[in-house]
Amino acid sequence: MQVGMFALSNRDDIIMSTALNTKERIVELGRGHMQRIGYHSFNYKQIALELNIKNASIHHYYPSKEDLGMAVIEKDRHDFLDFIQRTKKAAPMDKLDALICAYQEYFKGGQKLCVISTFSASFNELTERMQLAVRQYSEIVSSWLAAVLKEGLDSGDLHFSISIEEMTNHWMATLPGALLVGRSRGKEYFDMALQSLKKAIQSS
Amino acid sequence: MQVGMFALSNRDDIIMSTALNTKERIVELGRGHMQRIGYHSFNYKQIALELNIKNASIHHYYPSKEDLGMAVIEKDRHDFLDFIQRTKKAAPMDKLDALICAYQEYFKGGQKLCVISTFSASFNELTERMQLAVRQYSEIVSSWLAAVLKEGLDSGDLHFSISIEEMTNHWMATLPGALLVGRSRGKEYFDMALQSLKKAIQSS
DNA sequence: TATTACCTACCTGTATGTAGGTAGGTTGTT
DNA sequence: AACAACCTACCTACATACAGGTAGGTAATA
Repeated sequence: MQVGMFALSNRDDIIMSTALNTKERIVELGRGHMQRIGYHSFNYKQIALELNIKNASIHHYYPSKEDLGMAVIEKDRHDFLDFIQRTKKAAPMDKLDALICAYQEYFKGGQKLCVISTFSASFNELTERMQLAVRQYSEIVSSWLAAVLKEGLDSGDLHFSISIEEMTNHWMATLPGALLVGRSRGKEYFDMALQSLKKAIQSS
Repeated sequence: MQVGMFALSNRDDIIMSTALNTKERIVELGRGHMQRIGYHSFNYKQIALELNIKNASIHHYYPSKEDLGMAVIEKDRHDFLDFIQRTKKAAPMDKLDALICAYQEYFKGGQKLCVISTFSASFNELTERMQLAVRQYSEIVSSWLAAVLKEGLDSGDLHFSISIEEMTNHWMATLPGALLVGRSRGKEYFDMALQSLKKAIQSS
């Protein structure tokens, strides 16, 4: 069962009751914590307590924090690729709705940031290897977004006058921006930012 | 001389050569570091080295890290209020240009985030006192933005069809979002996001 | 003389990470 | 079937480092 960004459920209690093994649980819990408090602030102790194992045991699965960070990025990228597959046959608008829905789940589940913006927030402190992984994951998301926008524009499902590249970039900036704003200004403003994204592809 | 977000210069070498006293320098340097690497990752040692004083001496001015964090928020808010005063008589579009210019300086000066998003990124780890300060500062910025947008709409300098509140929120989310995206995707995409903000108030 | 602006030296907590061990299961060999 | 060799999934205990913070002192200045 998937539990992260583009997965079927975000509830931690569901994670714990399924057949996930320890290694998988560590990534899942780690991802959640990182999204809530940031990569740097996150620490092994929290996970160790939740899984009822010792701090050192986490090193058995992920020798260094960087390894765990990389695993989180890879897992999330993998989940996103799954998301692409699952929504393959949906209409463009439904795909974008599903994306927005994922972001709403983040906010509900403890004012999380998405994984990309979580690591972007700590970008200047990441190793080159991690920065590269974030960059590559970022490109996957934007490529998909651009393709969906083009599909919708061509089919007449979506309407906007600026270029596809510009609209892609607009979404790429506003989605994480909305999560950030939601933290300080509240859900109301988070929702409004997402609504304006939908409006931008339905008129003008 | 002001050196932060809405100040006249962002260059650290200028900070050091002016008549700023140690206490002021600590906030300035602290703000820069926090914007580059985040509040939690930031530490006293970096500043102590740069100012050629000992770690403990920083506690003389700011007894706790929270005090320094608060001072950074207050300083930035103060600089923003100054910015409002300085641009009071400018045309709406020029005010917004000046705001965008400030964000471009952030990006140039080490891929900084703005202070509000810096602390929003660590929001769930801040004390209530700090969260409140961020929230209040955030409201000042959005109120100003809304007023400028209204002014421009009424005078005919700006053109957009969505509500002022929506446009304000759009800017509030996209400005920090652009900085975040710029880190992983590069300056090109950062600039594009800012350009699209300007387009949004000139047409439609 | 009081205050400011530092300093040295140290304490405490905590985070990542390592060394080495063990219980129990699996696999391969005779 | 018996046994050796090895693996998995943890454990205890410790090493290291570095962070924030404190106590108490000193030298210069107002």
